[in-house]
Amino acid sequence: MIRIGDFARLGRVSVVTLRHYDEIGLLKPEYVDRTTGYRHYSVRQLARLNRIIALKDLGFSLKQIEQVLDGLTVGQLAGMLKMKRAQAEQSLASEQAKLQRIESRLLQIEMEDRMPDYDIVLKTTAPQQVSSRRITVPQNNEVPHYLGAAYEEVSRLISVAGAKQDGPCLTVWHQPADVVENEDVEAIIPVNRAIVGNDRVKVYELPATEVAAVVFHGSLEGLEPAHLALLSWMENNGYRMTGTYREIYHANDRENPANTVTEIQYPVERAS
Amino acid sequence: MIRIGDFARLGRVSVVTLRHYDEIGLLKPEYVDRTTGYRHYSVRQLARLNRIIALKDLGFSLKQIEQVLDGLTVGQLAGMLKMKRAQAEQSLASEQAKLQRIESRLLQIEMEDRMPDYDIVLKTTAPQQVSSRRITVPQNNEVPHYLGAAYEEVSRLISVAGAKQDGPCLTVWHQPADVVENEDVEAIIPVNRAIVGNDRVKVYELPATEVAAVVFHGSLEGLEPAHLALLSWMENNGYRMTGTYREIYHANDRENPANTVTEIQYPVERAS
DNA sequence: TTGCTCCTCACGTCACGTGAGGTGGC
DNA sequence: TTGCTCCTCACGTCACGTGAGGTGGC
Repeated sequence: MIRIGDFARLGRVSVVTLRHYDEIGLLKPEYVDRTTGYRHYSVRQLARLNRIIALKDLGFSLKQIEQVLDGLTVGQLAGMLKMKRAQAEQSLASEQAKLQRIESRLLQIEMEDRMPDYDIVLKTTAPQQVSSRRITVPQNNEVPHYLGAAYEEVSRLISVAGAKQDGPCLTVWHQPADVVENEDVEAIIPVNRAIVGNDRVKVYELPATEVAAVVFHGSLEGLEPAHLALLSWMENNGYRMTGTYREIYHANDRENPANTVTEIQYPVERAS
Repeated sequence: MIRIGDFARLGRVSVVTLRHYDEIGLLKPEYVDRTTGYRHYSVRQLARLNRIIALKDLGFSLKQIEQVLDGLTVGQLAGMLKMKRAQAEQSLASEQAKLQRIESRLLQIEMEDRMPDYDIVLKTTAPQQVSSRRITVPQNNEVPHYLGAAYEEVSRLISVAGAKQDGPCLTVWHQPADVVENEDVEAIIPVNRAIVGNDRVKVYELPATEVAAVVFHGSLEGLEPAHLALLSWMENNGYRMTGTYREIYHANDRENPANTVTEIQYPVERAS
């Protein structure tokens, strides 16, 4: 029988840890003095302590370790280990992605030698009921005019149907950002319930998508650097575009363009 | 100005998270109604929220993010990123090691089809003042006899010097475990203070070492499987031995060998 | 007797999640 | 008026670490 300090030294853990394991019932001292409360361990308990440490090193929680020690079958243990393996593979991958993000950010800072202007975030969009009008615009400078008319048409259908707009307008661009002729664009307004469309205005559900997104402040003419930032972020972090990109007009202020807030979303997936 | 729920949806975070960021001062709503307590955000604040999310994805704590946002120079930010990179590399390596340990354990279970008998743990031994006698034993079966005499000699020196034993005896084997002739072994007793040795009994400090250790219950004749378990663990987990191995005799019970507890420690380092 | 060890609370960590109980806004 | 949203506590999470204040053992 040895005292807690010696047992702690033996197992290379802290005394506090041993008291904690006692409290949760994971490793009870073999004998506790009733009057002093002193905990006494037997050297033989080192085996159990080592088993606990070994399982902890595999990523098990103390609760799971208790289950394992309280007699699991071999099959059950193997099952748990396979779960742990999957988890470890997961977190390995996410650590790798994180490292890549850090390096990409460092690269960005070193190249520009200043704080990056854009913060790209990965997120999953919520699915949404929308109505939209898809058009082709002959020339790039006509986009505002054509898009404005399209939005008005969609808006009219929504109010005629007695529904309501449910969130900011967005545009889906059905071709890469560098195409400037015969652009295929879709003017989209979220609606609060399913309404009936027609052959010009469609109504459907925009599905949830994983996107890389960036927020831009200012007049829409200055969007290009934000696109470039997204593209280089994707390249540096090993993502590739999986569909058409969107612009979401969160706030619009013609008088003070600095108050205009636009979000660009590129649907992405990991490239490797 | 939008309400907390809408802002949360915009940034794809929870309302609770936004309240938390308000509480710690990381992201204050632009306006709070005095009477109702309602928080109101401006869409422009989405940029700050996105910056927070992006930095969190790089592994920064909320406190660190606050520092970054409260105007760090580019150089300071680059420094923090380099620290984060080092940390990410570290945890990447440890995740890889963990995955390997899990797979090694799975392999062990599948091969033996039962609970593993031995739990190998990695630890660092504490440095320790010791006195020892190193001898050569002609034949394997004479080991107990020779070792016993050596321990007695060391023990005598300690008591003559007025010092005390400070921990269990251990043996260092100066050659691989499969050598059985002319074995070079060292009988070691920890002492509580530095004493003067002689040409037969040396006194020195056993340094701290990283070891892979296993605990064995039962008579010393049955130690071999424990050695084999250590060796295969090292192979499966990518470690290699860096010196001589030790046996530590934590408890000895001739009458009831099941109460005998012995620990084997192999000094190791990662092989890759 | 003097250190050293041990004891039991109680609180902190980190970034929120989860109720409970109550109110505001369309 | 009815849902839905928002509010503020208060407590939980996970595996301990860190004191505070007091006692036991050689």
